[in-house]
Amino acid sequence: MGKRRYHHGELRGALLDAAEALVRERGADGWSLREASARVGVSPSAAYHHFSSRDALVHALSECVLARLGERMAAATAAAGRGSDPLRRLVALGCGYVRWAVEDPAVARLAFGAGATGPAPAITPHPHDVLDAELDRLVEAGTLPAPSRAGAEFVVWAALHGLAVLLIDGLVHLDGPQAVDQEADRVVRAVLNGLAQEPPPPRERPAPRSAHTERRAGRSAT
Amino acid sequence: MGKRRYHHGELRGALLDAAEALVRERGADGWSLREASARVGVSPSAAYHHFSSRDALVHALSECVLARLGERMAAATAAAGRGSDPLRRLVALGCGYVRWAVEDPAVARLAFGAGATGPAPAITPHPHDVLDAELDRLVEAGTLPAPSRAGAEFVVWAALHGLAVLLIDGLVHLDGPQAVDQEADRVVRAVLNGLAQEPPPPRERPAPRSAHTERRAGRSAT
DNA sequence: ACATCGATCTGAGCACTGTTAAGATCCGGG
DNA sequence: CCCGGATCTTAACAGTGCTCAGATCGATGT
Repeated sequence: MGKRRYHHGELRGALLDAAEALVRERGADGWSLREASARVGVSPSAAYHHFSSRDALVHALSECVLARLGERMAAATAAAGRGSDPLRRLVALGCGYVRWAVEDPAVARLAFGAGATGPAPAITPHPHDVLDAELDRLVEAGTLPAPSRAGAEFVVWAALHGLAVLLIDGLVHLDGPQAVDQEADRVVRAVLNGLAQEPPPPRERPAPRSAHTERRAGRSAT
Repeated sequence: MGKRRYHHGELRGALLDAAEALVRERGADGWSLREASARVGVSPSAAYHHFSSRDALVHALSECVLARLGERMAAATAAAGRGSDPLRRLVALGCGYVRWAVEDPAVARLAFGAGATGPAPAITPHPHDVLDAELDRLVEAGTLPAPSRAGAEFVVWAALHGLAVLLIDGLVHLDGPQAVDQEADRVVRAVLNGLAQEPPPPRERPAPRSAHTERRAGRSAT
């Protein structure tokens, strides 16, 4: 306990850590700003010099945590081998996504749920980008026909995200990480096979826009 | 205002209605039990004679609302025509699912998020069952090979749920209901095509279990 | 060396929340 | 007619997010 100084010095980060620990212990909503402050050893109102509201804390935490998800996805694809079958790489990415969520359900729930409000934050590497790059490899390798590439990210993302959310919300149950991997594998392969055999779109699709890519738009034509 | 009696008589239902209205107005979490009670014209503690906690209210509301989702899915498939192409029916079901969510995002978020804790409630018709029945039709019609039928519900469900959640959480944006329909259409067709061209599983898959079907298990072998 | 300034943190306090306990009120059955 | 039990009320408790006036401190300029 020795050196408790008046000025904490690292309060912002310490609050984020404490909040994350509390989320892990008691669920995405089972904690209070006061509790996090107390755990850091600081008065409740001190937090308001670093976050404008509890919600701001939650959003900041969400950013950190989503960045880790992006790293995890990138690491999973990298571990699958650089030159190997790009489909295998995508499967690895999918397993990484879903397992990340299942291993820390409360944190994942907070991270996913906080995306709703406010401007899309700058997260690096952004999960969306990692997925995007991997899909580009797939069309490059000829596994995914170019006409089906547009918006394919959203189809794959939806399937993965759905599986993750169903699992962390307890709507579907799977025993053990390898069962999770197996299900993620099946989902990714099914979606990708289906996209590959899609008839070419009759006319231009109305493109979905992700909150992330929207942030850096501006010069692209409407 | 006339007949304000001491005993409300219909308080449980009235509270559910008030809560749903509040959710619609102010978001899934932007309301309090006290507020719902006040809106009904009743003291805060009166609610505790009908719901053991605020959480119980939320779960009960979630049940009502999920039952409406089930009805909507059933209605959508029915509207697609009884004898028509079962794939078209499934697409209609998927559009129903996703559009139900986007049309009332806050209510949908509450309904989906409340599934986590407690025993799976008895909902009729349960969305899971409606989807299940439709997939059976697909294998019956030969569109989906029988070996791929096992667990296919979870793959389709994941894709639909993921799209719905991405939309209601604002992570993906689509303009207008027909863009939503089109995306749901694409997702359903992709997943189903992919499942249809799946190689037969080398050995038995570890079956996922939904919280709903689990409720009525018991006599099936472990 | 020293005053001072701005950033950082404290303490008290407000309006509000979920929840409980003890009492008022009313409906239906003896 | 009266009374039991269901239904609702009032009062209160601890805990919440948040604000604001002041205390404390590290760094800066002279």
